[in-house]
Amino acid sequence: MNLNQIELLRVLQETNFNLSKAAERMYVVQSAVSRQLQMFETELGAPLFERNGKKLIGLTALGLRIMDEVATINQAKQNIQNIAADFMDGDHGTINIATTHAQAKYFLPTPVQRFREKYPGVRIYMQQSSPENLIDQLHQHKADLAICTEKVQEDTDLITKHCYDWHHAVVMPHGHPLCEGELSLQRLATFPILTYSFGYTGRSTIENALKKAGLNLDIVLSAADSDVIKTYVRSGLGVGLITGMAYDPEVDADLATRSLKGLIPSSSAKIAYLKNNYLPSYIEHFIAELLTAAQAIKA
Amino acid sequence: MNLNQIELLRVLQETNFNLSKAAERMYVVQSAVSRQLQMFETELGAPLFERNGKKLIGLTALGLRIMDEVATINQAKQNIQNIAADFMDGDHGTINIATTHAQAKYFLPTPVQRFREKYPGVRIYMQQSSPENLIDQLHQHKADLAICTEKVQEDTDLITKHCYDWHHAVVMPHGHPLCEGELSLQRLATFPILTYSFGYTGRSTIENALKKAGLNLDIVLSAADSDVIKTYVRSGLGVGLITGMAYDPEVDADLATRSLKGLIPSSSAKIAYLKNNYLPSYIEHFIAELLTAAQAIKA
DNA sequence: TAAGGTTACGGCGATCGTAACGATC
DNA sequence: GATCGTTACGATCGCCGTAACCTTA
Repeated sequence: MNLNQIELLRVLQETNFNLSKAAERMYVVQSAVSRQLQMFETELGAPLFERNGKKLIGLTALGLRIMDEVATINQAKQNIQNIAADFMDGDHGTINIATTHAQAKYFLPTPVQRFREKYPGVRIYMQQSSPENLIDQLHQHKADLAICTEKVQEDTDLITKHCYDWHHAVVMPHGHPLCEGELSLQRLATFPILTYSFGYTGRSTIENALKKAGLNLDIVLSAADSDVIKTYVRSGLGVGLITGMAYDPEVDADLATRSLKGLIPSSSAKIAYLKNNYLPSYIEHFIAELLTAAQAIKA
Repeated sequence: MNLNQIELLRVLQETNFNLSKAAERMYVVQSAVSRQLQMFETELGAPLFERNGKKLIGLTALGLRIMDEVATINQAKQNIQNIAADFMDGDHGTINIATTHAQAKYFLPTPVQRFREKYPGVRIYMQQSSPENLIDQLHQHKADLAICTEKVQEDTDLITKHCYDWHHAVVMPHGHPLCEGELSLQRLATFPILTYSFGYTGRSTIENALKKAGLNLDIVLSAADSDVIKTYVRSGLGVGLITGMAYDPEVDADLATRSLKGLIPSSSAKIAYLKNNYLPSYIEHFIAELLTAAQAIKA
C-alpha cells in the first residue's frame, strides 16, 4: 500500500471509475494506474471495484467501506503539507472563498481590505457560485471557506460559524406608491416583484413568509444578483426585494428603500469550512476578520 | 511523502526518537531511516525533530502539529487492512482484550464461551493489566477492547459502553460475628479488612463511601485479585471486601458472604475501544455477546 | 472502430545494504 | 570505546512508459 494508490482511489471516484481519465489526472499513462489498482486489490486480497468485463462500473461493498478511510488519509496528507507550508511561511499563500454575488459585493470588501493590510502576501480567490454549490466547493477542495446565506444542511463534516443576521428590503423608484403609507406583505403583493432566483440569498425565506400569510407574489423577474434586480427596478419593471445591505445610499440614491424587518424573518449568513481540513493561520485570521466585520453590521 | 515515512514518524515517537531502534523495528538498516527522515524533512521544508547535534531529542512545534495527522493516517491505513482482512474472512482473526483479573475470571467466561461457539476460528487473547493501564493498552494498539471497572476518564478518542452495575460484598468464614446481625459500614470498620489494591476493581468506590461516613478501614492486606483476598480470608486474616460476583457459591462454600448493596455505591463495568479504530465484524459480535451477558447479570 | 482495460518488456530512478566516517557521552 | 547519526557507493527492486493486444459498445 502506498500513498499514490490511495490517491488513485480518490481520483477514480472523481472520474466515475474511469482508469484512463484517472491516469490523465495523475500525469501517468493508463497502464500504470491499471497495474497499481491491480496490485492494491491483490494486496488486500479482494476487489474494490465492481466490474463489467474489464470496465469499472462502481465500488464493491468492500470498496465502499474503504473509501472513508481513503478520504481520511488524503485529507491528513493534505493537512501535513498545508501545516508545513504554513509553518514555513505563514504570511504567504492563498485563500479560496466560495460565496455568492451579494456577499462578495456587499459584505466582503471591508474585511478583505483589512485582511490585505495585514497579509499582503496572501492571494485571495473568490469563486462566485450558487448557494447550493457552495458546500460542494468545500467538499471538492475547490474552496477553503464558504460564506452562505441559505441554510446549511446539517453536515457532520462541516464547521459552521454564525456570521451576521440580515433583513430583506424593498427597493423602488422615488415617488413609487410604496414609498408612502403602510408597509405590509399584503400591500407588497399588489405590486409586480423582482427578486432572487430560487435557492439564492434568502429567496426561500421570502417564500416561507408569504406562504404563511397565504399570499402569492407576482414575481416578474428573478435573478441571482442584486445589481441586476436594481437595474430592472430602475427601468420600472416593479419593486425589488433584495438584501438590505445591497442598497447603497450613494450609488442607489435614485432608488428608495424600506426595510422588511418584521415582515420577513431575518436570514443569517454563515461561514462554513471542512471539519478535518487544516486551515493555515492566515485563514484563521481572515475568519476572525469576517467575524469582526459581522459585528460591525449588527451594531 | 510516502506511507513508510509516515510510519517512521510513528515508530520514532515510540522509540523516544531513536533512529537505530526505529530502524530495527522497521526491519531496515539505520542509514535507511536516517535518509528517509532527511528526505521527508527536506520535502516539507522544515525540521520535524529537535536535535542536539545529530541526536534527535524531541519534536519541533511543526513536528508536534503534524503528529496528529500522522496518527490519523496510520490508523486509517490499519483500518483499511483490517476491513479487507475482515471482508476476506470474517470468521477468522484475533481479539485482544485488556481487562482485570476479576472480569477475566468472573464475567468473561460465559460470553467468551458463547462467542467461541459461533466463531471457533477467532483466537482470543486476554491481557490482564492494572485498570489504569487498560486504556493505554488501547492507545498502544496492544488491545482492541478494554473492560474497565474503575471510571474511564473522559477521552474523546474513546467509545465506552456501559456494561453492567455491580456491588461489593463482604466475605468471611462461617461463624464469623459479621455473619449475623446488623451490617453497616460502622460495624464493618471494626474488623480487619482485606480488599483490592489502589486503583483496582472499585477500590476507590470503597474509599469514597468510607470517607463520606467519616470512617477509616483497617486494611490489613490489599491485592489485585479476588482469589488472593479470599485465600487470606480463609486463613483468618480478616474479612474480605470483594466484588459480589467473585463469590462462587460452590467453590467458596466454606465462606459466607453478604452483599454491601446500599452501603457502598454500585460500580459500573464498561467496555471501551478506540473511536477511530475499525473493529472486525466478529469483534462487534463479541461486544454484543458481552452486553447480553451483562443483561443476564442485571436480571 | 473507438474507448476502456490488460499484459509484456525495457529503462530509469528510488531505496536499500554495506561500509567508512563524525560526533557525543 | 560505545552509542548514535551521517555520507558515499554499488546493487536491487519498484514503477513508469512504450507498445501490442483484448473486449465491448
